[in-house]
Amino acid sequence: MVRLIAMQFRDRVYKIVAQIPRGRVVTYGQVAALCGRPRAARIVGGIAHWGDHSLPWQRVVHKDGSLAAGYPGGVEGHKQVLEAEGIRVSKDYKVDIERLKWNP
DNA sequence: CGAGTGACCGCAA
DNA sequence: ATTGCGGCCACTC
Repeated sequence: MVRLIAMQFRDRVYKIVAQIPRGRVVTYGQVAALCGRPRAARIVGGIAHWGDHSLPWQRVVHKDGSLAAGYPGGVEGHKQVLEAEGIRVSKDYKVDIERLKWNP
């Protein structure tokens, strides 16, 4: 069997983010917690920046529902992508995280 | 191999 | 409600 402990933290993050259903969002802390490191939320952001951009990072937002400032195009570009996913974004660049939060 | 760093989070004034 | 600061952990150079 495959030992997940052999996977780098980054690999787990990829797997989690890649499985986020369309129309749902998760927080960086959520992804970090799913990877076994509840306090590694910063790393998740780092992976998003240095890692594979092909993954749906647009579905990953802050815990308060605010969008990622470092997303390509800024919060504006992020907002556009989320709306394309069917997620309603407020004019203040925030999503109803409490309602759209994905729980595996 | 060492130090710096970040698409964060929580708490205090 | 907003603003500022520290802590945390893996990744990059």
